[in-house]
Amino acid sequence: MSATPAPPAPPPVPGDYLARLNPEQRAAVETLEGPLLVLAGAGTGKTRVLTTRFAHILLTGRAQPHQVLAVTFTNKAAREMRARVAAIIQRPVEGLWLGTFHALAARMLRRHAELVGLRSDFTILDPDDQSRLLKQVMEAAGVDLKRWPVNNMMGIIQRWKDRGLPPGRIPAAETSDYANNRAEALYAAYQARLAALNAADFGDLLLHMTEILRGHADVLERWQRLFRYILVDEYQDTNLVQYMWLRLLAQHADPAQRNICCVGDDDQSIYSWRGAEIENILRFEKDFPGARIVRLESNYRSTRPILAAASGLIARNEGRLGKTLRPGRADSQGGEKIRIVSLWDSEEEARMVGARIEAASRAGQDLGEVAILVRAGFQTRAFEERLIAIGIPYRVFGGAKFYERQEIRDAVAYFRAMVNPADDLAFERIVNTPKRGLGDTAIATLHRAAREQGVPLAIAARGLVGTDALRPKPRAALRELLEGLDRWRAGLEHEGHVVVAAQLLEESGYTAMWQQDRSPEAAGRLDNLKELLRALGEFATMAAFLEHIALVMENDEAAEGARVSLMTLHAAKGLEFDMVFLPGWEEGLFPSQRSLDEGGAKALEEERRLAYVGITRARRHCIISHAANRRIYGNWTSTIPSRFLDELPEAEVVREGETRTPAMPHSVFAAGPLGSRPRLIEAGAWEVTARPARAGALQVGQRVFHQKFGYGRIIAVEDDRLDIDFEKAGSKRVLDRFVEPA
DNA sequence: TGACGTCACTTTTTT
DNA sequence: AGTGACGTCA
Repeated sequence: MSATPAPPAPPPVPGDYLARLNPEQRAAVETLEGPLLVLAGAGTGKTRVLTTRFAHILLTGRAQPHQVLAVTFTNKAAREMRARVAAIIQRPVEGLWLGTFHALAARMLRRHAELVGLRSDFTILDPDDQSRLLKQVMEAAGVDLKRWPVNNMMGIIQRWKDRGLPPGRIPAAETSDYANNRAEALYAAYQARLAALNAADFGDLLLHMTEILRGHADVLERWQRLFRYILVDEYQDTNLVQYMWLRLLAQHADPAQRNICCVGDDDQSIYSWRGAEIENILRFEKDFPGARIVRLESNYRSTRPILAAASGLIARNEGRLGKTLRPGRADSQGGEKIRIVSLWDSEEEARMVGARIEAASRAGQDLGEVAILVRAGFQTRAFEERLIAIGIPYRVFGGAKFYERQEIRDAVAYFRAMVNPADDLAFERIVNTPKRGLGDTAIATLHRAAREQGVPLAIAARGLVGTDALRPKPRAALRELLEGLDRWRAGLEHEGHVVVAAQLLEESGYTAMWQQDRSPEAAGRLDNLKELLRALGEFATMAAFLEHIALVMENDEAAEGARVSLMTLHAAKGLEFDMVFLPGWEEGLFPSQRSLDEGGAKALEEERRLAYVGITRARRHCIISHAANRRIYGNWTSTIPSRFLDELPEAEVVREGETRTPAMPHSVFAAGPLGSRPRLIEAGAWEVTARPARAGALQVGQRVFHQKFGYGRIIAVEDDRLDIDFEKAGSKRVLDRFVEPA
């Protein structure tokens, strides 16, 4: 992975860390009193300023480590800041209030949980749990889930939470258009269920904490006094509730103590669809009277043409705070122009990108410094196939996360059910996993008993096994599970949590379930379970692990070897690469039609910021492309080049390939059935020979190669479909045209 | 309980 | 086109 490289360890001389800053960075670090907004353009040393400022506060003795609140959006950013602060002050830093908004809010909330009807050991639900719970609530309310899908309601609730709105304070105009005016009631019911389960969802962490700070002056004052300095990263991405939380904490009674420093870039605000409000950063001076603003405009990352092109593009946006990126690198004056390449279709585009990467690689380019950044996830596929075909190693970022995998979620549910007998969602997940003969009838009986007695499922189950409400077999199975949970819970008292966890997975039959499973994924799942136990060992207690797991859903993929990075533009924010490909610059795709439909002019500006983020990821080479034809939902559609292409300053770009726009006469296209792929008569610049026709039919037993799954042997042939046992990927059914004889 | 057919969906997703 | 969610059947 190609994150900003960590700087070399700083020399131990106090004060020397300041000497390594440019004047604007230094101003951002040394302006310690009062509110400060640091407008940090892409590649201007934002992280360095943030970490140096933190270290400076500590080294000058203005505050103890625990008196600084430092907030980030991602765990990665928090980790990095922690490491770099430690490196500057030359000792490990303990007791810091440094973390993500959610982690910090959770930590605070555990101290005041009772004020919002929770216990301090409340569970944090992940999105899957949230949506299962809301579904139950909506079903209980008799909502027609076909007309009013759970996920829509989930989105509505989340947006309310993002804006700091608890049930009861929803503006009337917003409640009428959903589920016959029941949206707010469903929200209230969902919150009640959460409270009953002693649980909070992600949004609650900040919502509850903000409510507490608003309603309890004594609590608020304690926190305000504790935090002498507040540091906020990526301020342009804060939503309303995060803003309220920060503002409450920063409104110290003594105006001279309102030391909040927010770092961000309004030009890189790309998360409005998640509730981020760019207005937060635009309004900073009004919100915090007497605020000072420091602009970081010296860019140390990219060449001059890249900066000029990005600047020219973003200048089209209105309502910017405004800043200009200046080349700050000694060698940045030269540099090649941005390339705009026009292609015939998405496959040719993939070939073009593949061919250039191949050539660059042969010329010595480190593939770990090459990235393909797309607007939408589905675009990665064409590139994957091409890179496989030509043998270029790559990684796709942002796939299924480790902690989202089924086996991991099951195991974690077991842990939760063990630790917290009131965790109905966890209990429900594992009660019949592996199958123990507890079918719908048994589960329904269980639910009924729990509801009648007003107790959690696990408690109700305890009572049920003493009666004949269940048939003998399910009753015995349930009893065994309950005894197991009790036994494992007791085990935690005197044995290591890793040992107990391993026991649990064995004795519950969960491991056995996958051992007996003959699907190709089973082996990988067993490996993942082992990995989970290893990860568990890194935490002192099971409770600490569970806290981590809810808030830190990250990819466990380690960066190994030099690979091309394939990811969305969103995922690329904060990263940088020598060579960046930006494919798919076509109207409808980028800017995304859906964005425009839903968000109008504001959405277009956000798409433009996304383009700006994309270009500014590149240090030296930036290759933008568009295809005249693209397959969308199965049919081929002709496209129009993105308006952003025309917005790039002409002096900074070089165009390659025929400019194929809809103005091109249709006579050069071969006619085909409607929706079939148009064929180009004149071969395009990057047209390469098609795969040679296969000689003879594929036969059972034959060894073949598949672009995605590698080598395997054919088990069965059925028309054009083949069942193949792949050496790496297990057995799969694939179309014959994707394989070739090995 | 699992296998199969039908249907709708398809942008981005830091926690 | 490809996928995943849901309902129905044996």
